[in-house]
Amino acid sequence: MNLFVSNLPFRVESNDLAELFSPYGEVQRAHIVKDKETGRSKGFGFVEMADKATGEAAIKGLNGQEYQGRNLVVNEARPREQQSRRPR
DNA sequence: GTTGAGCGTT
Repeated sequence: MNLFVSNLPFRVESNDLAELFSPYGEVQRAHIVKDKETGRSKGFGFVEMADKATGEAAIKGLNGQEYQGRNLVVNEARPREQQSRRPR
């Protein structure tokens, strides 16, 4: 399950997200979006959980919770335009 | 030595 994490402190990294979401479920991928010019953290990222249950658990567990002095915002990420095509 | 609404690349 793709999770959109926002309102993150600029000091947070992808591994920090993994550490945060790990206890709530298996973190398949943690990715922080950084500036392409300076390389600084944009303050938001994405966390891919193993299942929908773990994703919801992480949302309920981390969304609205304070981390590094900032309130975390965790929601389901929107599907990208060029994501793998899924059969119907 | 900076800042603060948002949806991303292997």
